Amino acid sequence: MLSLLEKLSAEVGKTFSSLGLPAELGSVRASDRPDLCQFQCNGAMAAAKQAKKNPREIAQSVVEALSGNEIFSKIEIAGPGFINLDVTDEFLSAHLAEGISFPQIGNGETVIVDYGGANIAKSMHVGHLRAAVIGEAVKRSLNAAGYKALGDVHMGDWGTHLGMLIADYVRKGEENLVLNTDPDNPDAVASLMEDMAARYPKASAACKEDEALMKEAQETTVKLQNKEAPYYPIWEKIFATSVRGLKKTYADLNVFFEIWKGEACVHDLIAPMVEEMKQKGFTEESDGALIVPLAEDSDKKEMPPLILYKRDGGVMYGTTDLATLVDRMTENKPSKVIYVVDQRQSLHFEQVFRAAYKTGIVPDNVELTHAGFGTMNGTDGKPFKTRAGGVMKLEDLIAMAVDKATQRLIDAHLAEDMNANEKAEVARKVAVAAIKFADLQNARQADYVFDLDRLTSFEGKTGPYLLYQAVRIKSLLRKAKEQGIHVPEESNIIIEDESRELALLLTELPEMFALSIKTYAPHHLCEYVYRLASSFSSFYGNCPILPEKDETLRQSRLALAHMTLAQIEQVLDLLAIDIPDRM
RNA sequence: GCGCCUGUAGCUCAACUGGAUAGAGUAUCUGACUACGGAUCAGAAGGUUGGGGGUUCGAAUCCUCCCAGGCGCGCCA
Repeated sequence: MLSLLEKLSAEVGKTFSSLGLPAELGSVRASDRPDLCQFQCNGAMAAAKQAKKNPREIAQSVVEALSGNEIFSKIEIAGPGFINLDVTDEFLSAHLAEGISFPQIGNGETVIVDYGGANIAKSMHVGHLRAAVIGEAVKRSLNAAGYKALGDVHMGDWGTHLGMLIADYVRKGEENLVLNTDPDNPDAVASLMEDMAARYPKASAACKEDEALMKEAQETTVKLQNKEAPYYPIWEKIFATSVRGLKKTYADLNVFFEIWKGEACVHDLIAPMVEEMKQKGFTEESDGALIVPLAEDSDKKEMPPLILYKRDGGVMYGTTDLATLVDRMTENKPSKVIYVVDQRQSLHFEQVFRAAYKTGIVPDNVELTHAGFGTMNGTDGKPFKTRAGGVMKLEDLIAMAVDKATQRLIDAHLAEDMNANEKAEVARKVAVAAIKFADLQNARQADYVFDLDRLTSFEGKTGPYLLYQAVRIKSLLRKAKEQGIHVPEESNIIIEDESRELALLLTELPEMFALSIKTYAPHHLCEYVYRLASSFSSFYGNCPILPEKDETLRQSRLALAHMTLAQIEQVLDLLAIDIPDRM
């Protein structure tokens, strides 16, 4: 099914071809000047540049050839050679009646989206928010586009930080705190998570001050990695418990992973992988470490090698990342792997990708992408810290927003007939929508300022605004049903002056979706769904729906409302934002 | 030192990858008909896109030089 812009581009493209010009130049886009026209084609100017002709002359011949085409109600030339177009209301209406759907870009290929990075035994903080919400949206979008996308949490579960923590338990004789925890008991999980979250920073600080403790932690790490008792059994319990804890926090944000693997589970793949790389001659010894040189003559900048084994025989996270790719290529056979990870890791991923291609771990036709995101800064422009100097826990942030949403429900007398469960659920949905939308609407690559007030704001361009518009349409449709008014799913929508803008906007979904897929940038979806909700709200404000006496018009307006709701629901589902029935 | 990123309205952010008069939200000011939910709607004001030079019909966007900030550069992850 073609989108509206594809249909128009095909039409104008044909005309370009008939004049001996490249059809691609007939590409039509939504107008930048809605006051002048609905759509524009800029190809005449590009054609003029190529052919060294006058752009207005080319535009003139295109316009002449196009005139008489009955889908356009206006065709004119403006400025240096813009071709401005309006479509007829009949054409727009017929197009809407076909239904609007997501373009199918994929063909069932497996794609892995790596967007977790949470560490076990540590509580999640606001720094994990961006990866989680962007990654989930990217994954859901890829699925909607026809790929089989799998989210991988890729936990940090095998490093020195666990050595420090486990050594601390053992030294204090408190390992039973861990060993006696039942991972199936949520209270026990919460209590151990809390203990570890408090214990780790102290243990880590102690190691930094005391060399003997650090040495002990490093030895513990080695013993752990050799799966020795009691270290490994303690680790297993920490792992099982942490997974429950992390799943809960991620679930609070509507984030779900298909693959719950970490660094530990590829540990056994490392030795054979390195052995093979050695035999194929990809490795070198350097200062006692085993490395893969990655520099190439064409490099403009310095490209450090990837270290497989450190001088002391330990592995680095580059090694683990390569082993993870080995695992993925054998287990999942993806056609793409997308890493939604902090932009600061870009050099690291460049190294890993080079090493993976060079050594043949990943064949050239598999695409490896680092979809990096910007750093989260405080309002002072520096990397975000709370007043206490630490980083705010994700759970605390959510709790604050939920409190505020609950208060709002009470203040506005909206919750009076809700039971406690419903009230809590609505408040949670509002809070999560606020946090996620505030984060997601920022361009992926740019740094952004962590502003608590903005993340928990419910008015203006926010998640709750979108929920509100959706809820209001739901309420409208409920009322219609109560009054015995039939709501047609796909009826003829009559284009009116008050609804034309909304109708045109509804046709843009495929392009906005494709753009957000192509660039792994969900903020385009945010922008679109906000414009849509806002346009509906404006329509709703100056055009009565249920009170309308003319039945045909009422049906048409209801159908438009229904279609708008459907799109808001679809897009918010991609962004993993839930809509309540009431709020 | 080398490399990457950022600089847009008081504040927080967009701008469909080179298009026309750079758009939103917020804060400020003004207004909204007992019509369907005021977490709303309509309007006003707010800009030399950090600065200079260049490329061209056309630049926030591309090139170049400055200025300011952030980040990364072999044994942490």
